[in-house]
Amino acid sequence: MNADPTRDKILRVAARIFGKYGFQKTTMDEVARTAHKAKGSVYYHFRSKEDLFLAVVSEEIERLKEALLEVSSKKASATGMIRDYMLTRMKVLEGAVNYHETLKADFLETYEFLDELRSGFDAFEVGLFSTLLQKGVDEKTFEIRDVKKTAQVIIMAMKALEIPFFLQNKIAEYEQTIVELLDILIRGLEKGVSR
Amino acid sequence: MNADPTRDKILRVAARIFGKYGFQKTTMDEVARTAHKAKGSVYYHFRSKEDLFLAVVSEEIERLKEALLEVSSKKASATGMIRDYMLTRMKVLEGAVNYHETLKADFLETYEFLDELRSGFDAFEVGLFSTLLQKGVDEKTFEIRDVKKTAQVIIMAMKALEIPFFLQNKIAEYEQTIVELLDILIRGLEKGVSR
DNA sequence: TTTTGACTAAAAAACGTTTTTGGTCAAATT
DNA sequence: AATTTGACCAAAAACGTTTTTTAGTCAAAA
Repeated sequence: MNADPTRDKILRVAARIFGKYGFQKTTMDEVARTAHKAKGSVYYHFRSKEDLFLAVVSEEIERLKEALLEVSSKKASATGMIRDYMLTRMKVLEGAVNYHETLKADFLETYEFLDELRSGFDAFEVGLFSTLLQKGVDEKTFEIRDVKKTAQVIIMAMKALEIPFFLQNKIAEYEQTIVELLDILIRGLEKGVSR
Repeated sequence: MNADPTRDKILRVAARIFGKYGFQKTTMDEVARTAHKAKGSVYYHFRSKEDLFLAVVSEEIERLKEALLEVSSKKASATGMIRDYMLTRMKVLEGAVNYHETLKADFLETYEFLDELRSGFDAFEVGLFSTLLQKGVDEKTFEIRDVKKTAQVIIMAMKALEIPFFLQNKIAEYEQTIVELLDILIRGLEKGVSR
């Protein structure tokens, strides 16, 4: 179904160059040249530079989705799965250099052509994370009034933490923080008699 | 001790202009002109543009410190005080427009002349927040292994949340999130039998 | 001790010119 | 028919130069 060597080559080359120079500083000429294709070919497969970048980021997000789905399909306690979910999220995101670019873009200028992609991924994540939380509720380890809302809050917080994490390259500094924060959050979700 | 009308006027005017245009786009000429002083006067009281900006931000941070100290001096339960602390933090920070500028600066370029101020405030906050957490431990409502570490983690998370909050003007969106997140965090700190 | 404003060197803005870039298309190739 | 090519174009970015603005100084005045 999806085996176009030219298209694939362009996509791979574009991912590398976009990842290195960012959206703005990458030129379609360089992509074409590096892929050993004529520029017209690039435009035959992708309508515009934005479209090409979108395809590149889509692939990265697809990879992230797959990794998260895999974590979620494993048989483990809800607590362990949530911890695993966040660590996987962090690790895969670290390698998703073009996704970082969208973060940065969202920050400095706004590339609205990415909005749809971003909000789609957001919805996916809230949905998936909700099932993890619900699992905890079903297992009677968590006590959560509004599962979806809670998922939204935690995902939003994680997204906020991504910013210093990846954009300012404070990875080492923040990794530890996120792990510790996660411990407190998980305890906060757990059932207890204290309240 | 501190009642120099010229200096005060310059500082007030500078705070307004820096707040409106940011550090880079503010000119010392405009500050002097708006304060109805000669430029030499500005330089008599402040050694440089950086020094003037530092003084402006210092004042804002001082105000924030005072507000947080006041919250911490009230007699209330640790849980209530922490909630109050964060809400106060958010409200005062919202009005500290020049502090936002340092956030932005830290992000886009680095104004290292602000580093000392920032890290000083960080240390202050971790210290103060630690006493609130310790209060909870003493009251036997919290169960915390390493109080200082926990304070550092939570403060760092709050600082990360500031970024989308103030820099991208997503205030309405994030306010609710922070309040809900805080609820989970507080529950996570509370003593319970579940674990 | 404090304030002033003319002064300077350096940085930034403005401007016109050249080069590069995103995107097109008719012709060639598969 | 589907794909690939590279010359081509208008618009944008980069470049180099001139002009203006800016941070900071200092001798004189208050």
